[in-house]
Amino acid sequence: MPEEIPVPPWRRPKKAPPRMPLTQDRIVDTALGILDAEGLDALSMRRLAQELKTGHASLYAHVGNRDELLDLVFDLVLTEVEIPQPEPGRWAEQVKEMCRSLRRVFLAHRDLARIAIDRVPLGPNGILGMERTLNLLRSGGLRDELAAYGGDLLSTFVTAEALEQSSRHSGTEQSEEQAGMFADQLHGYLKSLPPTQFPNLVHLAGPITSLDSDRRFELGLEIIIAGLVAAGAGDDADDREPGIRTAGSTLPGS
Amino acid sequence: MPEEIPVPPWRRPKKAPPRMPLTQDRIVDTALGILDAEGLDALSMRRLAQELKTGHASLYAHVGNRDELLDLVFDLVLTEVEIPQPEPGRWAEQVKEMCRSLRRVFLAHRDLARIAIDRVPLGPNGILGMERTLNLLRSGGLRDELAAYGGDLLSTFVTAEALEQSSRHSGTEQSEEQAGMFADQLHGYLKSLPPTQFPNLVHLAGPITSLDSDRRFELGLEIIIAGLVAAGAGDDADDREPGIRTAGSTLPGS
DNA sequence: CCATGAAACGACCACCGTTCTATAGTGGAA
DNA sequence: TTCCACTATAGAACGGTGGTCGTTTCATGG
Repeated sequence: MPEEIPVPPWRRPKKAPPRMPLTQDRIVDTALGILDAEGLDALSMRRLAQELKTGHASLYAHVGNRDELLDLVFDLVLTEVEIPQPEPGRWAEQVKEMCRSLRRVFLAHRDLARIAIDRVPLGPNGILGMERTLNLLRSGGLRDELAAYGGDLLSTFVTAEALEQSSRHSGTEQSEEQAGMFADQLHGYLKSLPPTQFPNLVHLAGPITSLDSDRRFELGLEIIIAGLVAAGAGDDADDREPGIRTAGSTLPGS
Repeated sequence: MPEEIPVPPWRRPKKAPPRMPLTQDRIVDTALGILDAEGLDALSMRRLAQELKTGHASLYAHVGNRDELLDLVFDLVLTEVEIPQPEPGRWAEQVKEMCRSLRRVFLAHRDLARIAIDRVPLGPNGILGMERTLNLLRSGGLRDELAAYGGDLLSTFVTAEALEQSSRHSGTEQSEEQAGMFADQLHGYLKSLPPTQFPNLVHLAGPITSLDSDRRFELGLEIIIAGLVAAGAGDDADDREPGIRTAGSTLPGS
């Protein structure tokens, strides 16, 4: 937060009015600051007004309501995600890069995933992001339907994964340590289950709990993109390549 | 599973007129009834206590806090999802069936997806579901890591998709009509964007808005499963175990 | 028949988002 | 320069929320 404590009263009347007018931008910026520092639950209209040194009722002249404020915060933050310009032949890796960038943004702003999870990004930056995402996917040769849905699926995946990661070490405490503790506890619990009743959980206790967030993310990314490629290549109508269908997945249409 | 899907919460408390003691089961049942009838936001401790004809403070003798109550409600509802026993060669279709069943459960209980999205299902029914899901995935020959993460990915996908669908027609109003209205509005908006700046959005306005929830779901399912197959087939894998243990089929009692 | 201990309750606490209304402060017109 | 209209502001109030605490109720065991 910018500190403006040393007030120069001699310059007051002319240049900078000590009364910094309440602005939507200022409100949204400050809201993002509180979000980063204290989390979503702390981001109340009252707390926000206090930060802006005003009354909480004044905010409603600029933002409508809290939900709309969160819309604005979300859209503001979407500025930070980098979407590469398509390069032929590299689209899959570029999609991954975009998803990684989106994930970085999610992890950089506390509780942002909680805000995003039930929100359709229709703000200006969200729309722009969608446009560029679709551009990337279509450059990969995906059918229209697959490109349209693929963008949704990928962003949902990134959001959900970020939500999971951030909710794991949910408290205000250190992240890594707490996540490790939780994984260890869970591992012990799974191992302690009756093996006759839960053979798979006991057997997979290791893989289930040892996957750190980064590995989970890369794995999921790989799965979804491979699925997009396979679906785009093998699906009905205008198949451009002979089916990639692997054994056991003789999918009987719909 | 006992058929009590149309939960009549209003009659429940009257079952035993003289004095029905407050019980965790009764609380959770009633909570589920309120959830179905009025949604998550209406499910406050006070509203719940009122339904049970008691004071809200009394609930805390049985459930700890609201979040724990939601854990219990979630786990209770998990009873309803059907997970098939593995049949050789049909695993992919069976995984789909399981996901569809899970989705049906989500859509049958208002706002359940909102409860599930940031919750790890570690209750007894959740654990059981994980076990049987892993059983199914491993029967498909997936590597341990892929099976372990695939279960997570699939359940996250189902939850997120249900959340999206239920949040689209969010209000208390009719579902289909409102969803259609929204799609039409969005379609018009996308079509009205400047084509030079948003060529892909304009071009894909149709596919983006015409995908109904069922199609979205089936498409996503297909993508993820194809991705799992592709990732499992393409990666170097030596750990393919011949033995497939099925819990419950040969259980020697407990 | 009474004592006891757990269950239930009512009063509180510290908040929340939102609306209403009175006012303070400003830009522009006279 | 004066004054007016207008709007941004903020205080009070409303109807909620989850959670805690000290007290009361009451069925049951002695």
